[in-house]
Amino acid sequence: MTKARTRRRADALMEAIHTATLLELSDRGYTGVSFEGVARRAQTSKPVLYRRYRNRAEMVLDAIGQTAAQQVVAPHKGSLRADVMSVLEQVNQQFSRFDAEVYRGVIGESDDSLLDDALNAVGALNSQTMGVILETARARGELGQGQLPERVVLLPLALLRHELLFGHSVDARTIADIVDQVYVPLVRTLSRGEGSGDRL
Amino acid sequence: MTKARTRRRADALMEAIHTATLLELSDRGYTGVSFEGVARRAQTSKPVLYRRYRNRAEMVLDAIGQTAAQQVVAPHKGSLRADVMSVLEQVNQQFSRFDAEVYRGVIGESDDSLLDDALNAVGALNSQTMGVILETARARGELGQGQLPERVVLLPLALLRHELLFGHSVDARTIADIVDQVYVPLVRTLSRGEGSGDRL
DNA sequence: TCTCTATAGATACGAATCGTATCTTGCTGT
DNA sequence: ACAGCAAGATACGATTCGTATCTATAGAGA
Repeated sequence: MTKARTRRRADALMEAIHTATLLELSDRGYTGVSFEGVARRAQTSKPVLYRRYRNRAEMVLDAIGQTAAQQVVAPHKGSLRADVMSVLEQVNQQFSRFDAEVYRGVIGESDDSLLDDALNAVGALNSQTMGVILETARARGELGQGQLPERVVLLPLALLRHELLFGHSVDARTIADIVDQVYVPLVRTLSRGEGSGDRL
Repeated sequence: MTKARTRRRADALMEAIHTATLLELSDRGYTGVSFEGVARRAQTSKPVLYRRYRNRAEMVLDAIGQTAAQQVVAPHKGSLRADVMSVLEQVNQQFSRFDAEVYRGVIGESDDSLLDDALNAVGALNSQTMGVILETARARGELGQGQLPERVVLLPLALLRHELLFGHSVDARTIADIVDQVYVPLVRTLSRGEGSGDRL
C-alpha cells in the first residue's frame, strides 16, 4: 500500500512536509512534534527530514514561515496612533495563527544563529515599516525633526513580542495601551528634542 | 558501592538534587538535562524526581530558584537615572548566572500556569522596587505628580527581559540606552501630564 | 524503646524517539 | 538513453520517558 505511491520530488515533497508539520503542530503542540511523527504523517522517512533540518526548531520554523503569507503593510490611516496600532494589530494577527506555546517552544530550542537570523529578518522589515510611519507622521506635523534611535523605533514591536510570549493573548486593549501609554508620548517627546534635559 | 551510602531525607536530598541539576545544566545545557541524568548525578533514582517535579522545566526552575540568592535592592543613588540603571544591572547580573539558552529552554517548556506564577512573583517584586524608586524621584522633584500605568512602571524590566532572551548578552551600554533613550524621557513626560495631548 | 508509616532508592519495563547507516529504485536533466 | 542524485524503506544501538514494583530505612509518635 505504501508501495503504490509515486515518488515525490522537491516541491510536492516540501509541501507535504510543511503541511504534515503544521498538522502535527496543531494536533500535539510543539512538544509533540517529532521527526518520526512528521515523517509518518508526510508519508516519507526520517532521513528525508534530516537531510533538510538539523533539529525540530528548524523544521517547525520553516513550516511556520510558509504560512506567514502577506507582508505587514504600512498603513496610512491619518494619524501616528492609528498607523502604529494597525501595524501591531497586523503582527498580532499573524502570530495568532499558533498558540504562544509554539513560539516559546521554537525559541527555546533554536540555536543562537537560527534565532537571530529570524529576528534580523523581521527586524529589518519592521524597521522599514515603522520608518515609513514615522516619516509620514513627521510630514504631517505630528512629530518634531529629531532622529529616533533604532531601539525606540522598534519599541512597540518589542513590547508586543514580550506580550505575545508572556501574556496569554493580546487584545485590542493591550495594543492600545502600548501605543497610548508608551509609544506615542515617547516618540513625541524625543522627536522634539526634550527628554534628555540634564545629563550627557 | 552505591550500597554504602546512607539514606538521605528531605533536606539533604533536595540539596543534592538541586546541585545535581545545576551541574547538569552547566555541563550539558538545558537541552541536555534529563531526569535520568539528574538522578544519576544526585545518586538517587527517577521515581524520587518524578515525585517532586512534573517535568524538566519545573525541575530546572526549582534549582535555579535556589541560586537567586539576594533580593534586588532599591538603591538610592541620588538620581532616577542612576537608580534605574542600578536595578537593571542587578537583575542583569542575576540572570548572567546562566546562558540565555537556559532561560529560553525553561520558558519553552513551561506550561502556562508555571510560567505566569514565576512572572507574577518577579513582577510583584519589581513593581515594588520600581515604585520606591519613582517615589523617591518624585520627592526629589525629578518627576511630576501624574500617576504612571503599571505597564510604564515595569517597562525597563520588560525591555531587559526582551534583551536577555533575544540579544546575546546585555552590556552596560544596552542598559544605559534603555534608561536614557526610553525610560527616563517617557516617565518624565508622562508624570508631567504631557504626552497624551490630543486624544482620549 | 518499639512500632508505624512515609518514602528513599533500586530495578525493570515497554514505548517512543533520536540520529545514522545502508540499500534500492524511481525521477530528471542532458 | 543514460547517469547521477535523492526519495523512501528499513534497521540499528542508544537514550530517555513515565510508571510499576519491591525493599529497607529514617524519623515520628506512643
